[in-house]
Amino acid sequence: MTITRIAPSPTGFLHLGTARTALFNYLFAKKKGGKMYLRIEDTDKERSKKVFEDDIIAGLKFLGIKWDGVVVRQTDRLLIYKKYIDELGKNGFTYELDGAIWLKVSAVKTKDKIEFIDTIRGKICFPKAKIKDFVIVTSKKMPLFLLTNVIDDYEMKITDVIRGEDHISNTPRQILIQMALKLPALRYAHIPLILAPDKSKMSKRAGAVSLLEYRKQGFLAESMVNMLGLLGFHPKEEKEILDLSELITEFDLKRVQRAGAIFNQDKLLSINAWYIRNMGQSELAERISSFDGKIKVHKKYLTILKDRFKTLADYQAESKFLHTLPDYSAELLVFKKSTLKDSLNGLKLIKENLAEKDASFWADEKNIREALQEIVDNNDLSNGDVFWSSRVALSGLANSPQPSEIAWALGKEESLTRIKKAIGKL
RNA sequence: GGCGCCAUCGUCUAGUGGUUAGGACACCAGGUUUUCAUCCUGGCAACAGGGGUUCGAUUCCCCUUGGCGCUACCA
Repeated sequence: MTITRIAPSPTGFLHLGTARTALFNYLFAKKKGGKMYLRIEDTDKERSKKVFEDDIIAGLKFLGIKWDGVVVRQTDRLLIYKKYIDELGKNGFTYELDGAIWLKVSAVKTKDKIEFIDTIRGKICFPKAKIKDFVIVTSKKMPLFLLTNVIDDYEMKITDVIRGEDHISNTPRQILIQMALKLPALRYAHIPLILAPDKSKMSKRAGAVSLLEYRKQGFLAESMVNMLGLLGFHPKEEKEILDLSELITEFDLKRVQRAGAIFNQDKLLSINAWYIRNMGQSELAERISSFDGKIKVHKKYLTILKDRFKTLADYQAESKFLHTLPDYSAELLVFKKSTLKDSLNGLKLIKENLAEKDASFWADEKNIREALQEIVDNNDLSNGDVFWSSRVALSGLANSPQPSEIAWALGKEESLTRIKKAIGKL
């Protein structure tokens, strides 16, 4: 059975690179009907923090990436490592220096070159002579990544190691450890790094790099999964919108890119906007409320506004004019091709016409739109005289949804109040 | 410096020993006869450079250049 793992160190918030590595491990394992484990590599006690571990777990849950079994923590497994460290020492592969235990590279019998097959990149080989002895246990008796990672991958029966390309250079040293311990070789796949716009490693850059930061900004889990899934990977077809299950069926390590990829914020925004536009009304309302509990979502407002959202956070700002009519100048009420007289005339006719309508009329936006159109047709007025002026009267804005939509969302009473106010201004 | 990885529009990418080098985002123009958003149509825009191999290279090989990673008692 295929078994993969995601092995983050809790020394920082879950960032995009780690999230994508987790996603690829998950996609690969699920595609093969296998398992993926979550292993917290917390041997660096100085830098490891519980908040980071919590953030990583929350981030994976947000994305819908489900690991199998319990969360494994390396600091709970120190006894296991000790057994292997002793074995290494007994067989003459290590020596002590300054209180630390070093692996003696020359003691491991190998060819001149250490090589392995990378599923994405093909054969990679390193001259053994260039590999220096390295520390596997610190002077504080804490085993280090190079060692614990290898032991756990063996103990947990990992079959495929899918990790960032920054680990390519670590691989020969890990293979040396495997050989010294007589452990079987693993399959590796090193995926390209996610880069900041200046091509530097993204993690240390300013701005939003933490995955949960994106959630905080109003991005949907499906957008993040979609975006991350298509960064460094592309399905056979030219399809760009894919959910988690589609990604699983499409996923193929052989189709993973080799070059680093810059994370494109604009594309994320556009994907997020797509998911919002194509989401059911009540679903979206729920998402917005759970995004920010303080926001009270009006379904009608959502109906007329959702096409303009890029993130969940946009509801707040976009719906503002519906809650409170903004201040606006009388000039704004007059369309550039219209006149004050015609605009005023239009507004008066609208007021009279709509004031007589009953609740069933107001229940359907189409009725309002048709009523406005009739006013244009029957009174020698232009669209601008009626639609523009009423739109401004209802929204107080230079840009907004159509007047019929706003009126429908606002309801009879508020709409008429706003129209009257506009008439008063002219 | 040493070792390693990488190189198609601005960005994410598809693709092939012979293609008008395709798509998406962004951008620009037009349309949907009120604005904005949505939607539709069109446009701009790429095979890093130099050698080979070949009838023919963006594609295969080498070199150069450039970018990135590792070179920690971090992971």
